Amino acid sequence: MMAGRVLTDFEQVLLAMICTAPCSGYELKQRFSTTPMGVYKPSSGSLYPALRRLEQRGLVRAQRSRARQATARPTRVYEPTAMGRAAHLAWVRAPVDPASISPQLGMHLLRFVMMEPLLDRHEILAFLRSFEVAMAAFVDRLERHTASEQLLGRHAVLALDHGIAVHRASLDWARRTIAHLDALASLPTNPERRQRLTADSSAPRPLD
Amino acid sequence: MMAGRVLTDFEQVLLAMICTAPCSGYELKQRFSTTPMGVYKPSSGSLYPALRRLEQRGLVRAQRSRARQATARPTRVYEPTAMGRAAHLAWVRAPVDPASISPQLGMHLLRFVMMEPLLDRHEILAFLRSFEVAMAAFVDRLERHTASEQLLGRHAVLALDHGIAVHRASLDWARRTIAHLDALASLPTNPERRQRLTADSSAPRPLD
DNA sequence: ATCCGCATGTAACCCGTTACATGATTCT
DNA sequence: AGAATCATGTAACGGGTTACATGCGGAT
Repeated sequence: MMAGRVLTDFEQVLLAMICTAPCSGYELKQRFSTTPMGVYKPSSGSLYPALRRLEQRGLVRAQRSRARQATARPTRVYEPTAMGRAAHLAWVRAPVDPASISPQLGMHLLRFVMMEPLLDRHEILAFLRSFEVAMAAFVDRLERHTASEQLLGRHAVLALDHGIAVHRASLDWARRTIAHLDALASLPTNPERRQRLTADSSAPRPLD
Repeated sequence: MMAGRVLTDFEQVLLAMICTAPCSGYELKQRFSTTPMGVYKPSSGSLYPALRRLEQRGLVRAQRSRARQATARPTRVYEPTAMGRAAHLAWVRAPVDPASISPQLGMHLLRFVMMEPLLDRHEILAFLRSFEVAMAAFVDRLERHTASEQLLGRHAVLALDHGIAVHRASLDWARRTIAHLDALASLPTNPERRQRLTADSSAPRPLD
């Protein structure tokens, strides 16, 4: 088992969210809609089939339970299996593939968020360094491209400048963040002030 | 006519490239592969059907001609129809929809490149200003989100910082570019040093 | 003769979107 | 009864990916 094709980005994200906290399809939808970047709202037609695929692969398990609101039909609350957790951990642990740094930037950031409770300081720093290396190489390639005497129109050069500026900002972020996490670790262990996440069902908005 | 569904991003890009210079499917592939961002290489299975769709809609017209290398089967060289040029112009002219600024950033940059030979200074500046406004609003939303007391983990905050840094860089670029184009225009008309693009099929120039 | 490189095309498969359907319960 | 909200699901359709097929000429 687990021999099938690689998981989709979307499936991997769903698995990640389920690993963070067991939840139903409807809850997942709500979380997507309240996300800061909040641009992506999966449709029912993609969400529920994707959950079923994860279930069929044995990565998650569904338990029928009463709906939260006690006013709806029973929900299917998904939780990860051992295999699911393993797949999630492997996903989170993978270093940044240089070829994917730009097109998969969002996924890498999401992995960074998801790895917080799973990996230790050294692994997190290793991830950030692989991110830094890949991004530095990418920026370098872009800069080399402007330097090389290509026949580019004025706007093409400006667009290239945009790419350089944006990816440079990302690279700077990586370096700052590495330094930041290093600094945190070298501090005398001050009392853990990490805010706890409480079950928040205060203002769910209607979906679909 | 032209009453069908909206064109795909991919179809729109193909149309744009054909409007810039008539070419065959194979040439399009090569241009994609030599693009600086060069991350996206369309497969035959997506490219040729897309070209046929454009043809069926009457946006492009194909002419059979001998292959460049004189060693291959005849190529279908596509050129835009009047309707195709109109659709392309409308695509290029559209202001930036604020809702699309982040997810469609690449498309907006591509439009910026493509509009160079088609629009005058005022229209280009208007586009850049709509870009600036949309991006400023987006950055503002992200910053407001960090400010608002959300229950976010440390990594989530850092990832949000990444988004802010990257989109700020994009915003700065827009402002710099507006100033730059303004400066160019206010200069006493110095001899046009714009490099002429000669019909050169040996070294197809990359886009974006 | 065949194999390689140019150039277009096709078929199976998978996934996302859109739009609709269905259950279950409370409110008016 | 009907509307509204929560919650899951399904069907039609379109497009992308992968992998393979086809045509055509020149080189080994």
